[in-house]
Amino acid sequence: MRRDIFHAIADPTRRAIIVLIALQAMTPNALAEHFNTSRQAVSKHIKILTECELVKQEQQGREIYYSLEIQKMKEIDKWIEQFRKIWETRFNQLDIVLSNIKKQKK
Amino acid sequence: MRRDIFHAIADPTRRAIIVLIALQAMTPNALAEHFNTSRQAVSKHIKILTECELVKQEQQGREIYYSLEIQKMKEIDKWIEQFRKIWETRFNQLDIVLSNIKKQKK
DNA sequence: GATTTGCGAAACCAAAAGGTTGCACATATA
DNA sequence: TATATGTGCAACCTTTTGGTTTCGCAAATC
Repeated sequence: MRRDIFHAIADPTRRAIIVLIALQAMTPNALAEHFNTSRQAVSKHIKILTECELVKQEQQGREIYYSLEIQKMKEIDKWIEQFRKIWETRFNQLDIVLSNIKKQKK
Repeated sequence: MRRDIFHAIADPTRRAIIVLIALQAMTPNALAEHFNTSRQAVSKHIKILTECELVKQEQQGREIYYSLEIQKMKEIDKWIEQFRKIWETRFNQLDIVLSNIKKQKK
């Protein structure tokens, strides 16, 4: 079983769950209402997110409120960082090219 | 078949391919040497990346050089953006709290 | 012209994914 | 106490995934 954050965000339902609980803690039942699936299916997704340490839970009576461990999302950002460096560099190079064209026109 | 960029980066081998061809164009054979799989398996991954418009190819004789369509990576960055806003806001709020503590000490 | 090399596509396979239903258990409510 | 509600877990099923082997074709090399 691959259980990393990239696997976690691969599924569209899980991405939607992540977005929802990023704003406020929610119960599995409340989450399930947003999708065309059963509560159990949502529970399975939450289990995967938990295994990736992407969610924290708070029990209130018989209800369990899940919310996003937002710090964990930085891991994706960290991976993207290497590409951001590349596209920013290329943009700057384009900038230099355009600047040179401008100079030649003068 | 789900064929979006999040699905593309879910697999660790595909992520490694993406990193490799981000720096320089490579042939399937050259890529396969980096992994413990066959060239055909790499070809399958490239096919998926192509369907996600993540790679461009350039034929040179009988060899095909694949390279990363780096602009496409921005789509992930765009999705992360909403979370970046949250964690930056929370950091600023912490900043305010710390600032207030400092003031009270004075 | 014959052979080697690089490639994609197809057929096949075991494992994983993502869903369902049914259940057990704890907590709230009548 | 009896019933309703919220939850996780297990069993099950179909589809997808990621790999393999085999093949055909085009380009390079002999």
